[in-house]
Amino acid sequence: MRQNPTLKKIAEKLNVSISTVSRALKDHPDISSETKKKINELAELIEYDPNPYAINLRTHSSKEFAVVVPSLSNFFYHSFISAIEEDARDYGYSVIIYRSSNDPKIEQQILKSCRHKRVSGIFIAITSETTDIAPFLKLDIHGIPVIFFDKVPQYESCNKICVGDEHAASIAAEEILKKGFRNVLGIFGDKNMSITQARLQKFMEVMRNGNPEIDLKTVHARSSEEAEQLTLSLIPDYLEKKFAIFCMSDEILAGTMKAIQRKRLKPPHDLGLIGISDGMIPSLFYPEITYAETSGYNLGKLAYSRMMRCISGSSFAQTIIDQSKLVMGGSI
Amino acid sequence: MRQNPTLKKIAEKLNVSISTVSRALKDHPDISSETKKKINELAELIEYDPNPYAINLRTHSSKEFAVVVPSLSNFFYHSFISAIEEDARDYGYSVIIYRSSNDPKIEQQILKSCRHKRVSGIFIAITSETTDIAPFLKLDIHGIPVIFFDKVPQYESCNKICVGDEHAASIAAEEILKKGFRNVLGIFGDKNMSITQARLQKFMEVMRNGNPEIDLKTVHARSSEEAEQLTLSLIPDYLEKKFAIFCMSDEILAGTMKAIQRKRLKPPHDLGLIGISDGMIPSLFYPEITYAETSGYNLGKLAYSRMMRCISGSSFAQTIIDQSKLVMGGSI
DNA sequence: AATGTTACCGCAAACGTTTGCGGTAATAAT
DNA sequence: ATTATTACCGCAAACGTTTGCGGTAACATT
Repeated sequence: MRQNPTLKKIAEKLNVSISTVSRALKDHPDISSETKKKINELAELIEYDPNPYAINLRTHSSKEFAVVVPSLSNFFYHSFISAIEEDARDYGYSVIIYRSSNDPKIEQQILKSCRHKRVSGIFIAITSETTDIAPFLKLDIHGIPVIFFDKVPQYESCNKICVGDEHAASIAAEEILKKGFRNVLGIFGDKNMSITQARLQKFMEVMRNGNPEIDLKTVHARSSEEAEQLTLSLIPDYLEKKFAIFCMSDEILAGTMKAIQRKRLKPPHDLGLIGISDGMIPSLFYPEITYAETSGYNLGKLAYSRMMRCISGSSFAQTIIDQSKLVMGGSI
Repeated sequence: MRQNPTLKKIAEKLNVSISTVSRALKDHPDISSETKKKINELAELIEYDPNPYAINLRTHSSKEFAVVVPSLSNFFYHSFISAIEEDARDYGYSVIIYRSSNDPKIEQQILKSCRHKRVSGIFIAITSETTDIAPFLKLDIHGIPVIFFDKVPQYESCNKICVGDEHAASIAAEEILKKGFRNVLGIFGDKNMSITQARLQKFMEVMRNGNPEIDLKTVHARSSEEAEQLTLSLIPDYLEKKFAIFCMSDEILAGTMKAIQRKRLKPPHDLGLIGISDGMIPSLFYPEITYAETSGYNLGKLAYSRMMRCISGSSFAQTIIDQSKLVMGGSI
């Protein structure tokens, strides 16, 4: 277990001062090109790498971003993180990923750790139980920008990047109308989630406006299993009127699909099916499920550029909405 | 953007020395309980939190583990990470997650970053193209233990924690035999992957020994789509003999299931289906798919205890295999 | 009264950087 | 020949901790 090379070691070997080595390594104009050459060569040779702890202690900049998500087993977050990482790499930042397990306590711990580590910025999808956003604002005071994404707080003046819930719900609804369904079941998530309210409200609005005579029923499920049960009990025995189901999320869709398979029904013939998704789950079935896309990747790109703006100082709180688009499967 | 509280600030306010504050905060016996009380109260009040960079600079210990995986959109890795995090939290370690995107270049960068940050240890599932393991051994020299899991190198003398590929393949094969299938299709992954070889070899061995007259066919697919195509073309038109399909992985299973849905076949009646999986994908279908479980969670627990052993110094390279168990769905 | 113990506490160096400032020698301008 | 300019380079402080060592006062022991 040998020691890591330091500026000091290089300085001693070359009979120059530590400051000279430090400056040479970052191409400071005060140092002659001759000296620079010597120093760089030796540094290369002994594989010198600056100690990030010392740098941070001195400069208070960590050059790393934190991404905090409730869960990792989620294609949406995964593609969000990919997008962030792509951009961060280009700017010389690294990104560390935290997982809150949807537990506000753990979330707080993570936040604390981010503060201690003086991360350069935080991207966070808050837990569904997060109510107190004071700690987040506090981070901003400490000079650490916070970008909320996907799951964002109600609070107005903070940076939020969200999927276009209303838009996604409306294009799904429009597709249902376009295909001429008269009997529609909408399955939504937990009533208390803001995402549910947004999607539900818009979905109903578009439906009602599009066709006042439609037979529309909406229900709420808090889990995949509940969605399965609801679907099972709410699919009419005789599908005389053209019947369609809208699933607000992947979780709901998974449950509903299980029920559909159980009843041995085949979209799009027996019934129409459409959801809102990032695309992973819909692609597992045949025919693939048609869905309004919520792209984690897009969101990531948007979030990153927002972050850069914050870091450069020229920022005011802003909410950005990513519009979604219809991805055609064969389920409706 | 106000400054963070430091030992110095506390010391000044209380007219004691920095060393006294430092010691008081860690309950050093040299400090009177009276002084300790004062200091702790003030520290609490102004929310003092030690600067991890300063600590690391001084002590060279980071109290954090790195977990490096090729991908995050993977239930298996997700549960592995959960297990590590659970244990790490108890021991006062935090864990940071890195994603190599299955790119050896990025993997190298991550390794480098881990070295710079002097992480306390690394858990890594290497990329499928990683050939040079010298950098890993070098980390060990630097005093950073490396535990390989899931995707591990061939090299003998390192710490490896793997799923029991042979065992999983054999219990799946036994289940097929037990249910009396005479016509079996085994779909495996890329021929070059060691995991494929292990599972294939054992699967065939058990099959042949169990029933020499069985009609067994094995194929290889490098993607989900390929698995779908293969399944489509290899399912007999007339399923007179009892027919079963074995899918080596989730990826394969996803493709195969699409083909099965496409052909409107229903397990377990039309054909038997069994896989090796962590359990996420199998639960999406009805009936749920029966599978030999490879538990990321178990692996994580094993890996962590191995890590602790390494850190305490009492370690020699060792390979640990986690045996799998059959999880009953209704597909066979 | 001199010495030994004990209980507290502070000094100062060290970890590896960065950076403002000042210094020296060589060269250019007066 | 003096002064200004330039090109290089080093000193030293600072970032926030930890920790060995030494010091002082109070008390207990001879």
